[in-house]
Amino acid sequence: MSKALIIDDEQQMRRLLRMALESRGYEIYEAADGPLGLQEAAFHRPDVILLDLGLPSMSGIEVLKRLREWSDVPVLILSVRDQENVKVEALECGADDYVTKPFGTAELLARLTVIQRRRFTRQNPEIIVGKLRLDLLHHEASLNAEQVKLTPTEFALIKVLAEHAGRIVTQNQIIRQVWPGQQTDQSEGLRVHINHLRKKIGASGPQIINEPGIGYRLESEGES
Amino acid sequence: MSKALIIDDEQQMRRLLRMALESRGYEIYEAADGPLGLQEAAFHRPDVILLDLGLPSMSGIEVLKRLREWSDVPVLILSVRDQENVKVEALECGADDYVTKPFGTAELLARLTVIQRRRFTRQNPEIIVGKLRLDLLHHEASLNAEQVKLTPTEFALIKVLAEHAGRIVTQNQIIRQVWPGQQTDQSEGLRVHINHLRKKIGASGPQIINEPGIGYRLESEGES
DNA sequence: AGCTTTCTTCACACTTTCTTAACACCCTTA
DNA sequence: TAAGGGTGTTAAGAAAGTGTGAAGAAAGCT
Repeated sequence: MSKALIIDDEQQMRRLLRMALESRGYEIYEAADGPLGLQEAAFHRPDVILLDLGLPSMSGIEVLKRLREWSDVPVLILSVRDQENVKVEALECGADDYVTKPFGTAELLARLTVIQRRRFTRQNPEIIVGKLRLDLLHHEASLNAEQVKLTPTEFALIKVLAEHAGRIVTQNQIIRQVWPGQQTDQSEGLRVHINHLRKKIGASGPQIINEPGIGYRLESEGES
Repeated sequence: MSKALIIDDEQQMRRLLRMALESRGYEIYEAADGPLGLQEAAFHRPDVILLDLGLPSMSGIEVLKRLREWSDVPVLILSVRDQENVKVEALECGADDYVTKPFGTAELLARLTVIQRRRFTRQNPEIIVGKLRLDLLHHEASLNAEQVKLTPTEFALIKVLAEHAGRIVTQNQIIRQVWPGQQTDQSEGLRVHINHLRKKIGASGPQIINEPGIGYRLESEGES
């Protein structure tokens, strides 16, 4: 049985969520604010967290950041706002998905299933982008079935790019994932590691393309 | 059935509006001055408000400011010609659009539809305007499913316009959002970036329409 | 400790983007 | 017709961002 933690200050919303989730067999924990939510998360180790962005005392984003310092539990954001910026920020901070209030129960449950499965399939230990293959289990990379030796940082970096192959990943997203918990400006070093990766991958593998002022994109199979 | 509140001191104008809107199935409420208008708005909770700027006793701007302290209801401004400054002020105080007296019924109804159109809840942080699609998470723009390369400033600019698609955004609003924390006059550069965007979006996407003296409007789907 | 590997920092050349300026082109008004 | 405000367009210098090599610092290994 999956355990779900609901962090929302509105009791009405918590009750609604509880009923919807219990009918699916979830075991429910509740918290009415951010600090309590973190405490509950640490204690009960839920399999999924539903987090409201509009919390008192501590913003939902802040809760998410703190949580991500020690946990990879799937997080579904509950947002009332139509403000895209907040949603983007939440996703960049490691949220898995979000629903906008008001939402339908069916949709909510569907999204929960998706993000939990995504976490599960992430245990699938490899990512393949064209001729490049990343073995996440052994931290090994290979190009045309030939092994390429990558340092830990380089591997973390190419992993972020490969997970979003074909799409732009912003510098902030990269830095947050490769250097978690750092607040010093790491964009200097990022350039260097990109440089190293390009040399090691060379022309035969997927190219790392820079999008000036935004971030980088790993060319996926079939692009020119 | 949508409820509309008309705030105008001329009885003739109220009657004209009432007839035009009732033929579209609106339920109409009327108020002859500002204080009455606010009272009616609070009581009936209309879905849209038509507000005349030239009111006795309390200026339309004042009514709008008071209203915005507690309500996000869409407001369409009714103004006479040559009140450019007042129009700009109204838009920056939270009005959604305006029509200039005398106006055609068709135009009035079209604008009402636009400002009332509720942005359906999106589950991806993206904005879609006709054939143009903005992916806010990845900072990617696409036109007819084909990617368009935009610079950071261009992306920020089209984002502001797209968030208010079909409505007018004043130059000040644009500049404040695209160049936050700037106090130098950026309106020179704005024209240049608008120009670049028009070239990149071309004729196949939504047009960026200039409203002289006011600002810009991104043509939304269905407009000519 | 000594050695190797890896990471970070710095400097500088290079590319892309932004800003500024100049001028042409409306449209409106006198 | 001319004048003026606001806008569209283009080009060039300024600013910001990026690629690259190397050297010192930090971390890991024997």
